[in-house]
Amino acid sequence: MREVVELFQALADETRLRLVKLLGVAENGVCVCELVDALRLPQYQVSRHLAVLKAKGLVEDRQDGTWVYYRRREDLSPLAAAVIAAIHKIKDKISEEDRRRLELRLALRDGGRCVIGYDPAKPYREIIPRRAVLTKKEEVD
Amino acid sequence: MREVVELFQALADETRLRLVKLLGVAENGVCVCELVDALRLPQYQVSRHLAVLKAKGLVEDRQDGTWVYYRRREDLSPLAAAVIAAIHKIKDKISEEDRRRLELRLALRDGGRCVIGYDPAKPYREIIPRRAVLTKKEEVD
DNA sequence: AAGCTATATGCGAATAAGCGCATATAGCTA
DNA sequence: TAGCTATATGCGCTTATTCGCATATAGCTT
Repeated sequence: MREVVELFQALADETRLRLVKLLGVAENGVCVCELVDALRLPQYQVSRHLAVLKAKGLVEDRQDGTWVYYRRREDLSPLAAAVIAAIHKIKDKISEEDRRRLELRLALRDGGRCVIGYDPAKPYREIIPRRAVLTKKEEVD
Repeated sequence: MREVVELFQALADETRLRLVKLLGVAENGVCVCELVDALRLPQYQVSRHLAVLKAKGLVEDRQDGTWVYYRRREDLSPLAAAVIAAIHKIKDKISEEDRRRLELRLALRDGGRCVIGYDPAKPYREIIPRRAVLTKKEEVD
């Protein structure tokens, strides 16, 4: 019963709902900085909410160097699986835009891996498809 | 999106989950005092949590004199309907006992209507099947 | 080793949620 | 009308949640 309460507590927050919906997009996991850009929220908020989802057993993380990829757990309880499936069915404007931004961001990956971070100065980064990576590299030169 | 958050907020509480599960038992509605005895919680708590469920659009109430019957709303959103259906599938000890007590209590109805209240002195009433009504009436004589 | 960057987290402030007690409200009954 | 009873609610207290800021941690790069 406590686990059920915790499931709904985990989902009773708009940011976490947006995260859950985004994590349904890429099966192999999404990097934290990619989520930051998709949600346009400060990094610490994204990290914190991901930690809550992880603590409640909804997501798991995988580390690759300094980058951390989060993805939905496969071994969810039947209840959690059913609820999350139902969540994915609902359409709303915010999620659509999150998803659009995430896809732009995922297109910037190199070899399937995240290669750019986030912009600590701004709350979010404007994603310029196909150029950001080049820009980033040119800056280094 | 806000409605989705509110749905999960409404369900992120053990007492309200127990209420939701109990309201799946009797389609025609359950009286507040019956719920008090089934949950063994003080009346004001049951009223308060029912008010939350009502405010979030999960239940509706119908008044019959001083008695108020709550039941699940039929016009739930697809998400809410799916989530509640999933909730009803899970089995746990507390809900089993709640349900058992509720059924004992419902058996004390007269003509399908609730005829006894709750015991304000104790947190809950011990339900003695088939006797409580008689006892109550004898007290009146 | 030093510096840079991606992520996580400690902490205080602000906000919200739940509880207990008492009491209000409203409909019944005598 | 007066009193009784079923339900709802105002209020203060306690506890939990969220946020923002700053900083810590850890892995990479040079």
